[in-house]
Amino acid sequence: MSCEGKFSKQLSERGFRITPQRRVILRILLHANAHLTPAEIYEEAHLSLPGLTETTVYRTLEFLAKAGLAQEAFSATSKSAYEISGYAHHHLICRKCGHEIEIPHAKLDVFCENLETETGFQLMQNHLSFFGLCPACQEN
Amino acid sequence: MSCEGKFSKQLSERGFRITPQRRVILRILLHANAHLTPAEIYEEAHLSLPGLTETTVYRTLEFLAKAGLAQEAFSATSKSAYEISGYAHHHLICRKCGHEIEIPHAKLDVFCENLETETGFQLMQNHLSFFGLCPACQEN
DNA sequence: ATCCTTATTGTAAAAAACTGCAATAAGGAT
DNA sequence: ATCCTTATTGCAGTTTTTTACAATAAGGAT
Repeated sequence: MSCEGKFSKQLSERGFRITPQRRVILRILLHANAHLTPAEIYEEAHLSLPGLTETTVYRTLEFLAKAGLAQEAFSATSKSAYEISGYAHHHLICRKCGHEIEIPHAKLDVFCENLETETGFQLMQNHLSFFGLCPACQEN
Repeated sequence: MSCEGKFSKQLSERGFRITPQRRVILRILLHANAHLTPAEIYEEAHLSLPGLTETTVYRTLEFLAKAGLAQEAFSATSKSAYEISGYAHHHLICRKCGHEIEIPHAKLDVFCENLETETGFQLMQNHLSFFGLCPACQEN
C-alpha cells in the first residue's frame, strides 16, 4: 500500500471521497518533517498533479485538519502552516529569532483534563503554540 | 486626560511616537468590550480620521501587540482580531458554534512557570485560545 | 519658532486566503 | 459496464494581509 494508504483508508471509512488531490497532499505532508505552508505544498503537489489549484490546496488542508489527519501550526511569522497529525505535541516559539522547541503534550495533560471536566467542552486541540523569548534573544 | 492617555504616555516614555492614528485606534480598542477585527477597527477609526488607511491599521495593531498594549485573539473563524491588553486571560472556543468562554490565567500559572524554568524562555503570552466542542454541539 | 532626524504613514502593488457557482468525477446502485 | 447522486474541484473574482518605497510629521535640538 502506498505511503498515504492508511490515511486514505481512514477517510473512505468515514464516508469521505479519495481524490488524487487529497492523495498527493497527504503524501507530501507525510514526507515532510516540518511544517509546510499552503504555498510550499502547492509548489510540490503541482508537479505531480499539474491541474491542481491553490484553492484546492487551501480547502484540502482545512478539510484534513477538520478530519484530524493534519493540524494547523502557527509559525513565528504568523503565516499559516500545516503538518501531519502525529502524536500530540506543542511548540514554544521565540518571537524574535523564530527558534522552536517542542513541548510534549504530557505537560498539559492535567490542565486539559481539568478544563474538560470543568467546562464540559471536549477539547479538539493537539497542537498549541506558545510564544516567548528564547534565552539567547533575552540578552540583546 | 483622554481615555487613551495612560496608554499613550506608556508609549512615549518608551521612545515611541504618539500619532493621531495610534491614538484613535487605541481609543477604539479601549472602548470595545470584545475582540475587533482590523476591518472593524478601520471602519470606525476612519470616521474620526478620514485619511487613515487599512495598511496603517494593520501596522498599528501589530505594533501595539508587540508593545504589549494590545493582544491578538484568535476567533472561531481564524480571522485575526485584537483586543486591549487587560488582565491575562484565555479563551476556550467552540469550533462549531463559535461560543467562547473565558479561562482565568491562574489555571495555567503552574504550567507556565514550569515551562519558563525548564526551557529558559521568557513567555510573552497572555492570551491563548483553546478550541473544542461545547456541550451543546457535542450532541449533534 | 524653526530646523533636523528618522519613525511613521500613505500609496500602489503584490501575495495570501477565501467564496460562489458551474463543471467534474468518486463511489454506490443497477 | 453504465448510470446517478452529490461531494469535490476548478474557475473567476473578491477580500484580507503584507511589502517596498517615497512623502509626511513627531519630537528633540537650536
